[in-house]
Amino acid sequence: MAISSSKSTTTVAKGPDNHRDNRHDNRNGEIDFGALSDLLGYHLRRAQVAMFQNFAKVLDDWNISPGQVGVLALVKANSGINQTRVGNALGIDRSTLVAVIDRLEERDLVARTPSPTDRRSHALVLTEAGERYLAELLPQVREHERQIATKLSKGERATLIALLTKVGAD
Amino acid sequence: MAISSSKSTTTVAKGPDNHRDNRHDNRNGEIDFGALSDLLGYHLRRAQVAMFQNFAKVLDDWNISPGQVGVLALVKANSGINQTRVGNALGIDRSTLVAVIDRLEERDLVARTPSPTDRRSHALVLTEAGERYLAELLPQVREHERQIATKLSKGERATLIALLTKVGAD
DNA sequence: TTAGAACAGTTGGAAAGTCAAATAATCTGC
DNA sequence: GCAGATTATTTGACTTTCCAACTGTTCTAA
Repeated sequence: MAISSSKSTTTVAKGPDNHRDNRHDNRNGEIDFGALSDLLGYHLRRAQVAMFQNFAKVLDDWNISPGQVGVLALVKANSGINQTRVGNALGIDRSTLVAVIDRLEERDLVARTPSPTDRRSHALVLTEAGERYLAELLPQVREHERQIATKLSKGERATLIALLTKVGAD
Repeated sequence: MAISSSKSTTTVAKGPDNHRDNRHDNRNGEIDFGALSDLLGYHLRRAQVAMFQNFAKVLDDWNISPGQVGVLALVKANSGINQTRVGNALGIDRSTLVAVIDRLEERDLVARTPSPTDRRSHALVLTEAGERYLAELLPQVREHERQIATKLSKGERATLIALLTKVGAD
C-alpha cells in the first residue's frame, strides 16, 4: 500500500469522545490509494476518464458522445446492419441503443429503414446529412486520438492496444 | 451502473471475435469495424466492458459496484476524507458522489460525520459494519483481478498498468 | 404444420455519470 | 473588519448504461 499520509494524529478530536481513533486529518495531505493502486480496474477507469475529458474538449462544438461516434462509424461501414449487431460490436446492451439511435434519428444522421428480410429488425443507414457529418467529424476524432497519443511512444500505443485487446477478448 | 444482484444468465454483449451469435442470421457475416479498429478509446471501452462483466460475475452476491468499492477502499485508507477529495481521487464528479454515498450510508457502511475543522464538509468514515464488509469484500475483488490477470502474463499486466497510468495522468 | 424456442426491438426502473446553479462556510486582500 | 473570491455540498435536468419483462416475428423440431 502506498505512501502513508504522515499527518495522522495531529488533529484527532480533542472532544470527550474520540473512539474513531483511526481518523486522519485529511485536508491537505497526500491521498493513500490503499487497495486501489494495484487494481487494473482502477487504472482502466482513470485512463478512460482522461480519454473522455480530452474527447469532450476537442469535440466540444460537436454535441456528440464517443458511443454515438461508434454507432455512426459502424453504420457507415456496415450499411443496413441491425441494432442488436451494433450493440454486440460496441459492447452496448441493445436496450441502451434504442435511445441512442432515437437521438441520432432525431438529428437526421441515421435512419431506421425496414429490413427487407426480417420484419423484426431495422436496417440502419446513414442519411446524407449523416454521411457529411461523419466525414467532417472523423478528422476531429483523429485529432483527439493524436493528442492522447502524445502521452505514449508509437510502440507504447501499439502495445497498449494489443494488451487491451487481450483483456477485452471474450 | 447497476450491479444489482441479478442471478439470471446475463445477456452479454459479445465481442467482435465471438462468432456464436450467427446461427440463423448469417446474411451479414463479419462486421467491418471501419474507423474504430485503430481507436484507443474503442479498445479501452471493450476492455472495461470485459472487466465489468467479470466483476459482476464474481461479486454477484455482493450488491456492489466497482465505484462503490473505490469509495470504501479510499475511505478506509484515508479516514475522515471529504467528498471532494474522494471524487478527485477516483475521477468522479462531486455531484455524482452525493448519491453514491447516500446509498452506502443507507446500508450503514459509511457515515458522514461533521468535520472538526470545516463546517462545509463531511468527514467520511467507515462504520464498524463497513469495516467488516470491506474486509470480506476485498478478497473477492482480488479474485476478480486474478481471473482477469489470467489473460495476461505477469509482465504484461505490469506493462498495461504502467501504460494506463501514463494515459490517465493529468 | 404447428407449438415452442429463439430472437429483434422496446419500455420501465435504477445506478452512475455529466454540467450548471444554488447555498453555506471559509479564506484572502485591502 | 469585511467584501469578494473560493470551496464543499447539494439539487435538478439530462445522458448513458444495465437488467427484467413484454410484444411481435422467425425458426425449428416433433
